[in-house]
Amino acid sequence: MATDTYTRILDCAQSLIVTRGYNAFSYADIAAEVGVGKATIHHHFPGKADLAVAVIARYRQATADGMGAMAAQVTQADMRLRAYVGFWEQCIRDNNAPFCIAALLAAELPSLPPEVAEQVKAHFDELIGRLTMFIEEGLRSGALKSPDSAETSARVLVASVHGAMLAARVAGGDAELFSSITQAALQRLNG
Amino acid sequence: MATDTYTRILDCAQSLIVTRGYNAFSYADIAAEVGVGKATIHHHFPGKADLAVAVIARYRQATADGMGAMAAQVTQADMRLRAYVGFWEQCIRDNNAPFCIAALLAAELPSLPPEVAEQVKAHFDELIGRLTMFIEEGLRSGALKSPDSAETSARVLVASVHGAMLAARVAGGDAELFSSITQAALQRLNG
DNA sequence: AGTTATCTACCGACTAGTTGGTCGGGAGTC
DNA sequence: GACTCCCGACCAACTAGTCGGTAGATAACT
Repeated sequence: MATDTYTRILDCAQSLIVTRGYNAFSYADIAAEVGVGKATIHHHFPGKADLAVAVIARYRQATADGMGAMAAQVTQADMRLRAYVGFWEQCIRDNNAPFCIAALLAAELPSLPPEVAEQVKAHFDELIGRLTMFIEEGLRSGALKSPDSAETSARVLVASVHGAMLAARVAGGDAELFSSITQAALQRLNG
Repeated sequence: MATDTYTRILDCAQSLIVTRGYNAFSYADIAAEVGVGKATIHHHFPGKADLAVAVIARYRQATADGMGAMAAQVTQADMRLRAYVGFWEQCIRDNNAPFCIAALLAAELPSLPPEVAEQVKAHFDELIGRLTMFIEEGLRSGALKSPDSAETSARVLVASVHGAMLAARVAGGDAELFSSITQAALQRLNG
């Protein structure tokens, strides 16, 4: 189903979105980097919106898988949150994919094709949903404390992570800065 | 010095950047909305980067003026932070300019012309600097509490505000959501 | 006062290059 | 023969930016 070329186009598109967002990458960029004709990209993804949707859909799946695997390994709620934040800290440190594509696309939201915007919203909902579950469990077991609801706490954490990503990007990819901001957000839940 | 047309071009460019970012607006868009020829825009701002730099430079000045006036009126540190956050809450509620252009451009940073990127960084530095001063004063007077340094506290607050902007945008301009996230960030400093 | 020179604001028409997207066809595989 | 994968060549629309030129105001010189 997923050809090598298909996957490489997807990979390339994702890394271009991470650095430039939706509006500033082109089929020509991908064609040049992957080493295929522009028409090939259109063969796999009829339109630019289709390509972006495929990227985010795969990203959502990867997030679901990754979070599931992590939750299976890590059972304590506070450690789960720490793992989520730590994942991004590592991404920034490795300069690998130092930005959540959903957060980037969220900023561009009003200029996005509707199908793409839907995917972005869906990712946000899923992410908040998952973290809310972790926090709820942590509040029940007493591992976490919060004056706010679990959902609000999840939203505050995600906002801190996304804001910290912006700060780190402005600071030239400063992983320490990201860490110092998000640590403070985590401590809020650790009593 | 500042002609009417000049200012209107600047206004239009700013509102386009707020909704679409740097890469997704064009001289044609501005020309159509302002009702001038494209060449007129080039007359006032030779290149697109010049236009963007002018927008952010004016934005930085407006921020400096606004924060200065606010600090003159509001003397308590916690109320100053509340005023900063409240300003953005109002912007989102009025659907006026519901996003900080510096935060938006920060996301696009790697694809920005160097001069524009410089302006974005400068705004971040200034903003963090101002809020750090407010918080330092609050910590000295005992109006605020924080286990972290004043600068880190400022960065956490800004990150929360920017992250909350993203969340509100994804939620279709939900000012209540922005408020609930940022309130939690403020309470962290109110002991 | 009248003419001339200079400057700013502006515009229509143009350019070279890029954008996303189409089309017909070739190569290989089942 | 049908299907997938891929490509070169092409397209209309759009991109930022340039060009020569016009209208009007201001100033300068006679």
